[in-house]
Amino acid sequence: MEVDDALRVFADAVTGAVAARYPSEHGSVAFEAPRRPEFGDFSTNVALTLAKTARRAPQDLAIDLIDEAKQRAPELDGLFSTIEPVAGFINLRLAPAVWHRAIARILHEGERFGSKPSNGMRVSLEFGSANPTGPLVVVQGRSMSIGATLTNAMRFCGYDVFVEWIINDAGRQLDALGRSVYARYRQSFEPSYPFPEDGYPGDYLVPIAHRIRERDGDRWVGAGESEWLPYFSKSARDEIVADQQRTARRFGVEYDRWQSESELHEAGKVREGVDRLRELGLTYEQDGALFFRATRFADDKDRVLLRGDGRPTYFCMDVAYHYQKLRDSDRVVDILGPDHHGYIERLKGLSAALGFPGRLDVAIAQQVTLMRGDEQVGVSKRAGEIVTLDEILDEVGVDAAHFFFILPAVESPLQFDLKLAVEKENENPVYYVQYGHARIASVLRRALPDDVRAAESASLAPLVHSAELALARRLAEFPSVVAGVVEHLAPHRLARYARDVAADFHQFYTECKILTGDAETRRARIALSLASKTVLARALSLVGVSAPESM
RNA sequence: GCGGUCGUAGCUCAAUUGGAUAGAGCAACAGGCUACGAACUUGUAGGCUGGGGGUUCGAGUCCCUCCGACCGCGCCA
Repeated sequence: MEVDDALRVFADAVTGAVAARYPSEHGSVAFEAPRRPEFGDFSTNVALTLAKTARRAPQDLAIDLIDEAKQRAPELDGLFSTIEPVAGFINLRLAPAVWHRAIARILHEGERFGSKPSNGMRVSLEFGSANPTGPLVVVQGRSMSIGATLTNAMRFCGYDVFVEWIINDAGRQLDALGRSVYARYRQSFEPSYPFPEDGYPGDYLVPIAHRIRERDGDRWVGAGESEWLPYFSKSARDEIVADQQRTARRFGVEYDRWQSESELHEAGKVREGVDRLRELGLTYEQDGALFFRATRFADDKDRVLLRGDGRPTYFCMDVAYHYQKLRDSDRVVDILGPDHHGYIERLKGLSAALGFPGRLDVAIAQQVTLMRGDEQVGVSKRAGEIVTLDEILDEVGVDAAHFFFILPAVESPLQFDLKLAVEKENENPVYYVQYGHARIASVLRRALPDDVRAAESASLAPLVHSAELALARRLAEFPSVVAGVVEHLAPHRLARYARDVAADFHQFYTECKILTGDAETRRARIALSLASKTVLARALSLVGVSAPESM
């Protein structure tokens, strides 16, 4: 009997008991895993929620419900080692055999454990997106870790996920970029050539300018701005985007599409969005501009779509882009940077306006403060002190970066200590988890091959130690953890879960000798170790961290 | 000024979406290897969950109100 089945037997019995005694109530039985182990594996608060309308003390009600449920389903005694009423809660502890069954299932399903077949739901996910005016920085790193983990978790759960990066290459910032590169180009001939005030001062533009000089020599020196600007803008944009793509790939994050904003304009997509809002009667003209009635959807002011001269605004582009995504998907998720708080309601309002209320979720990847020990680094963008994501990856590696980015909840600000992330000796959480995996691998290498083979189908009855059962329970929890990650857009739970699995294994390892003399016990413990390795490796892979065989 | 996110142990963060005595890691202190990896583990100490009020069987979580941090508030992108 599986864990879920055992719980369902209990839930059905209680539901039946409630229906018999209080016909007007429907008594939904929800389970949760109590924080304190002495409260059992699962508990339910039916008696508490029912107490008021039933006019009974919760504790008395709980006692009655248990009695009645046991009469209705006598098999409960075999499935649960304890069912007890405590302070109105009903606390349940599953019989070891049920946990053994869960381990057997993990061994049988292997890497598929916890995954679900395709559910036909399409999800559009956008994250990481940056202006094509410079190298990726730490915030995009966090956004990419979050997005990639959500993508992995959703695909694991059977969703058809389409991942997009939007390149903000329309508008005047690209002109500023072109002028900046041109200035660098001219400075290679005459160092005193002035740099534009609104330019991008970073050194990273210098090599781009030099490559143009190598290609074209001085042919742009005497040219007018209208001649060189498009060329310099596009050259820089292309090189920077290629660079961003290289960084993303290095970070292990794959995109299905890099969507250029200017291409959306050229393809006429922007018009489609505006036309749709017009059809819906949600626009009006004023001062020659076209407005969207955003105030009808909880925004604090109406928003301009088309300027007086007919040029679309940035928001207009978002209308078009989201209209397309909302039509094509069952769920749309945007992960935006910390400077977009004010955008959440506007986009959700837009989603509702277009006829898809509730289909769009917007998550804000909160701010990252880079630290090196007690010292804050990379604070001043103006002084050219930016720390790029590539530099971070150079310093701490891909695994540590992913793990640190993913560890706090999405909406929680993060202090990222670069020094801590490379510590190999003590307090680094990345190594703690990876060490757990390496340790399992090491034990399995030392085990006799015959034992490992036999473990796959061995009897698990010898697993009765509390550390063994706690580990088994943790492993069995994996599918619901992944499901929760997807439902609540909470990728950090996966990283924390991996840490918990490692901790439970370490404790099991400390308290139970795996390669022990008794063959039955030895094989059962090897089986538990194999299951642990499978689940830990899978959890790590979903957050983009490697699971080393040795360290 | 308006709006958003946040405020939890000395530090970094959790808390299964309203559940039980608010939990981990690090730092501090005291233990554990003649056993499969001590990059591990056991224990102690550490809290008025920013302050105050409210809702109810029950609040870190929901409502109101102050305080504080960050971020938005353009016919920029």
